[in-house]
Amino acid sequence: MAKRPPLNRLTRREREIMDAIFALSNRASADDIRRRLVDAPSYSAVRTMLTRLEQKGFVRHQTQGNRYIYSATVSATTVQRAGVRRILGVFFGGSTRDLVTSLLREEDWSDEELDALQSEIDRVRRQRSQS
Amino acid sequence: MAKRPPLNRLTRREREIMDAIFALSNRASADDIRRRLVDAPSYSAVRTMLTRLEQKGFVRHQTQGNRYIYSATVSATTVQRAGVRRILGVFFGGSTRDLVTSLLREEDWSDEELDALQSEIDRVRRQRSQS
DNA sequence: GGTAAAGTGCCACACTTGTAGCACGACGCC
DNA sequence: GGCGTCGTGCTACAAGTGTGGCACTTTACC
Repeated sequence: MAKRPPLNRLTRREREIMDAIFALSNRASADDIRRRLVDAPSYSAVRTMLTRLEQKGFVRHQTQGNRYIYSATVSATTVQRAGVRRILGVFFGGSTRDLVTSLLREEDWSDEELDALQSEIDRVRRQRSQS
Repeated sequence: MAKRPPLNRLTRREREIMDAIFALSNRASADDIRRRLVDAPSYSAVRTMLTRLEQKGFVRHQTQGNRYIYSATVSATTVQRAGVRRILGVFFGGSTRDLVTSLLREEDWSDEELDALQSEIDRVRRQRSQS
């Protein structure tokens, strides 16, 4: 497989476009993407970016009818993890626990959500004691 | 207050530098920062970036002895929130709960951490029932 | 007082980005 | 068949980025 530059090498716009693609379930036409961009540039501009992203290997396309449907070559999970990890490293000294705690404090949680979380914790506990 | 371009307008390097400053407790000399950068550029390059960041209003400096100590003008919390929010929006459809759940599943949690989390949940619950 | 080290200011420059414009092919339809 | 519309390919270009180099200050030390 061809060597691809690391994810964080992406430009602002490029990143925005990748984000859009992911948010669009990894299947998006140039126009879908354009519509999702804040301060959207011309259609033409978006296509250029997409071509560049494709050259760099971050995106591939397949034709559907007469148009291109783009999707990312990196899995959303990979990028997502990288993102979380960055925030974790920079702002929480790498401590997942601190991140979660901060999320608990700063966001509004409904009782149901708290319950769900609770049972998720239990689930993790159980699952571990088995292995 | 002068209008400042939004955070996501930062360049890769600029972002890396901001990250470094934050990770250095918001007090860093050019050389501190340089040392923290992966694939570190020349000292000179770092200074140029810092000057630009200062012009854009993202950092300020104060002299200490004969050198500049830089710090961010945006609070770490603000940037951190923006980051979390982005990941949240792109990958978790905005659901904090899904993010936390995924963190619970994918990371390794010690029993102590789980306990701590549990009591944090309880704390949130109590605090809410009071207000 | 000389000189080395550390730090800054300023400038130049190539490469990358962000954007637009124009020409061309395919499809639908009156 | 002629004509709009949608979508693509290609090209151009200004602005922004990332980087290095050189000259000048200040401080420390012999």
